[in-house]
Amino acid sequence: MAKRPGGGAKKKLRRGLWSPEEDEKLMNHIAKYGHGCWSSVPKLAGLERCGKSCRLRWINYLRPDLKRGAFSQEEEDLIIHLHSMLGNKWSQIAAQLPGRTDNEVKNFWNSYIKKKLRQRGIDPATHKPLSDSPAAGNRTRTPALFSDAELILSSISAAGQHHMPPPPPPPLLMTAAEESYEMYSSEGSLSGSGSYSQSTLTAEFTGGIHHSGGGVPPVMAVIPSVSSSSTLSSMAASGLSPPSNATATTTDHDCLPPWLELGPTTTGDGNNYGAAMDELRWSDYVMFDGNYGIQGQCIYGGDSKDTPVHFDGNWC
DNA sequence: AAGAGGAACAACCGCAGCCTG
DNA sequence: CCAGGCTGCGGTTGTTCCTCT
Repeated sequence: MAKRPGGGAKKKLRRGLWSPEEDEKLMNHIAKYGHGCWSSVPKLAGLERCGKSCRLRWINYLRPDLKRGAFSQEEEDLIIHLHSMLGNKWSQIAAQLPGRTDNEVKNFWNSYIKKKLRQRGIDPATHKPLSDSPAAGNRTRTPALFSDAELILSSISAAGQHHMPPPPPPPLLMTAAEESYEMYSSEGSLSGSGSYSQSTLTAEFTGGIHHSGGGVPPVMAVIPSVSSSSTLSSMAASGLSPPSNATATTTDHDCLPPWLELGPTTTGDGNNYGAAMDELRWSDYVMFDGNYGIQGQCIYGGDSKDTPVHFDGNWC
């Protein structure tokens, strides 16, 4: 494929650190219009950056749902566990860590965990004792030790024994593609069998959820993967959750599915979410409780974290 | 107080894959 | 089927901050 050095821009594009003004421009633009096609974002937002740079800045830094701050011990353990299965699939690892980006996880691995594992005499590339890794010096890329299907099935079987305190609950991959969906059980154990189809990129899970917490049913959620910025687009494409009132017409934001049109959106009980549902990370904001109730959170305000929002069947 | 070195974080680069005309 | 555009991902580099001497 032909490369476009420097994006092939006629105009000199800015590089390096983002200024607060640039951040504000990008935030305002995305809040108003969504990102649509990243290549058009800098032009529309009045930024002298390439679309790629804008996308990265948004995903890694400006996204309102990012969890900033140090990694917890649970997150660290989960990263190590996932890395042992997935290798350097940072985006897939980050997808299991709500609020974390692949870049963040990657940096954390390279700057901290790698070192820590070496100190413990463990080869971070193979997760085996250093003495057992004769070719460790030659290894340049960490291989995935399990196939996607194996990972999914092993995750399903292992989830019930994982000692992650809720939240975050142990993730279970329900489909294996760049758009994965997860089933969470906040308490108790989960058992059953999974099937996986590489061709259709879906996995089926059959079995029971057994919770030991008394009469209260386990909180469950089927949620899209975290890291992908096209999660909702793919949901629309796969027909998972289109709004009942969505129109099929194309919009000016031609890369957005029609039902991601930003603007006043009202739920059944009158809550107006307004714009910017685009990058909603469902794992942070949506919890189904079996009664179609949702605990919602204002994604931009951040001041209504515990405000319950009831889902009445109309997709918002 | 100043400089060196290391750690942590942010951003860029280049490749691969998907999509569309 | 093919070429080109776009996006996503992983590796790498650059910058800033912190600690130590």
